[in-house]
Amino acid sequence: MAATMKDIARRTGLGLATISSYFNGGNVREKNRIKIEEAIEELHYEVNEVARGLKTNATKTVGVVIPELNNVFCAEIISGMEDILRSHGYAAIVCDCRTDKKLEKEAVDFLTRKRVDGIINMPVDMTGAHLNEFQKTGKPIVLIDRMIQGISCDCVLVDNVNAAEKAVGMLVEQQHQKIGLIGGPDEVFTARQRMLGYMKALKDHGIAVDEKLICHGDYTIQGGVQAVEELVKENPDMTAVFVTNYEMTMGAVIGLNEMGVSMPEEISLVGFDNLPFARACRPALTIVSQPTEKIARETAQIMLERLEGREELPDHIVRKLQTDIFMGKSIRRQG
Amino acid sequence: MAATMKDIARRTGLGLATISSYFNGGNVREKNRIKIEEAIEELHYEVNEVARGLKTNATKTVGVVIPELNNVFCAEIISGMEDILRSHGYAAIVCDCRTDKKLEKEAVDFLTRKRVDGIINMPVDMTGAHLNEFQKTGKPIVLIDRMIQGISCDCVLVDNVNAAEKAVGMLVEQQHQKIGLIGGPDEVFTARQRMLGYMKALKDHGIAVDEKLICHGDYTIQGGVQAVEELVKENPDMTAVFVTNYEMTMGAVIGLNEMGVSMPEEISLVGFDNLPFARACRPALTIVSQPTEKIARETAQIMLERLEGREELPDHIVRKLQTDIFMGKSIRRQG
DNA sequence: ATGAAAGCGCTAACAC
DNA sequence: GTGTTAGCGCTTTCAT
Repeated sequence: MAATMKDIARRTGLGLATISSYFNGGNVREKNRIKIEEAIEELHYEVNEVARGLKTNATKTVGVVIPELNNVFCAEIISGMEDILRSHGYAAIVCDCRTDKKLEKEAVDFLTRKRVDGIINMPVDMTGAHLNEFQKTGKPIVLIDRMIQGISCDCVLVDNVNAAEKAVGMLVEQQHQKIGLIGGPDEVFTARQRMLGYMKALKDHGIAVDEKLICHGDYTIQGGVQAVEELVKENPDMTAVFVTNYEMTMGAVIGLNEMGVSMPEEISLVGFDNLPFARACRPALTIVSQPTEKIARETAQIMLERLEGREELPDHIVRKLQTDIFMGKSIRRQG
Repeated sequence: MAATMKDIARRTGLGLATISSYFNGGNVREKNRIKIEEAIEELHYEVNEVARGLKTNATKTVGVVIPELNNVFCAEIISGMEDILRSHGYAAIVCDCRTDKKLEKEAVDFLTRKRVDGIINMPVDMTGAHLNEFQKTGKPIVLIDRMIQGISCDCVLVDNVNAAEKAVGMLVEQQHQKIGLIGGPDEVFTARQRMLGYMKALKDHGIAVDEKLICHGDYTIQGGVQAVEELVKENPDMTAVFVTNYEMTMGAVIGLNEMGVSMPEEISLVGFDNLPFARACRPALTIVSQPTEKIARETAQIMLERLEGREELPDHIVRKLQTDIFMGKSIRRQG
């Protein structure tokens, strides 16, 4: 068995309180400090965070619930957050819910039992029932990327309407008129926002929205492959496509490749996320680039402030970040 | 505050032991079972795993220490493992140590304090000092992908020598002689194995190993870009390259793209990992494909067996998995 | 089948 | 500054 504070007390002849005080930054006489440190060394003592957590009612652990770890956007954000959280002494329990509403609820309940101090969640859809019970504990929730109806809590978003608007705007400027959209699932917040931006850009330039040019993918690679094949087949006059997440962008590129449709000669393309991938494509892809690092940082910081911070925080913080465009060579000037 | 078992005891008029027994699959009189379940419902009771963990000396939590979450190979494996572990009631605390030996040690100590029941680790290098203290607890360690000197524990590996041999063999069969290698850091186990396979393939075909054709990258995208630029510049007679991980493969493709070197006309390429990326490239890449899903499954299963299983397990289990080759069009027949 | 009580390792009053 | 002690929420003997 591992050594306990009792062992240290016995070995040093000191009381438990002194040892505890040593670990919690209290004042301990120089002499005793040395004795304690010797004992720690010899016994290989490590604080038992479980016991501490039971007593203090704080586990120094936050739960992270995401739709798909195996998704570069998510992975980058988690990687960034975990770094910051751990450097503040917090562990991150990651739960990948496979874009499954039921698994998402189970994950939150699981984390509730584990008594995490807070939950960071990129929700599967726009409903928030899975968080209701946890919210009753009064512990903080920070949402990433997607707002939720009926849950009021902190939230770090990306300005997706604007992102899509800029992307489609660029295509229009190059004289494209028949622009396909490979959108995401209708129940996903970001998907709706990006679609909104697409429509707005068209309308602002006096181009009619054509339902036949809109395809709802499922944010997966295979979904992107299918979507682009469908769009190309159904719309011989289509000259450009806007793809609204990374996995589908990759899928669209695969689809064009395998159909032998040349880019940008036959189809121009604007994709989403993952700069290295865009650079690796031939020709390099023009893409919307999301500030994953910043999202990670903001999210972790808000969580830490709720956990450790002064109370003078607003009821719920909403942060909205802007995207960038990386200019590749996947857009051809039309006409 | 959340409800406790005491609250349920009070509400049902039963003793603590009965409630506990209910939760642990003991026999409880039908009548009482119903009363308990009603109370749970009304009080929104959820077991406090922290308290349980303190008592049972088992947190139902495993630590996962990896060099880089932001690396598709790692992300896929974690995603698969986490799924299995959670379905068995285990949480996964993920620690990304940024390929930093010091951070890796800190992560393990951190997890020790958190009293995780076991650690899964993809080690940064071939030394294992960071695990020594944890191993003294007698709790299980499962290593992924990389063996370690001086630590004897379970281990799930990929046959990297064979993988590299097959890859280079294919190039030789297409009459390539001047084959560059973009290898990994010398202190990384897999990197050495893949280099070994490269050399073995050359030797077996009577081709001399040329130091100038070997480049040690750092397993990052940018490293791949630099490596390929260097190789191409230094070796005008080089006709093919073998790249030994996904990030560098992407980097090599970017490098060739940006230098305007055509593939496979000027340079043939065999890459590593990530089938979708290989398909998205133009032309599609021929790559070595690792069985990430299987690695995840094997690792999680070994860990679970150590945690829950019968004692009749061998001292340390070593599993070695084979790779596949995905045939793209990035190899040109030479001569 | 159920209840009473001890104790897991720690923190935080409180007393000195 | 340091020691004593109660108790966080649970499991687990040991009686009954």
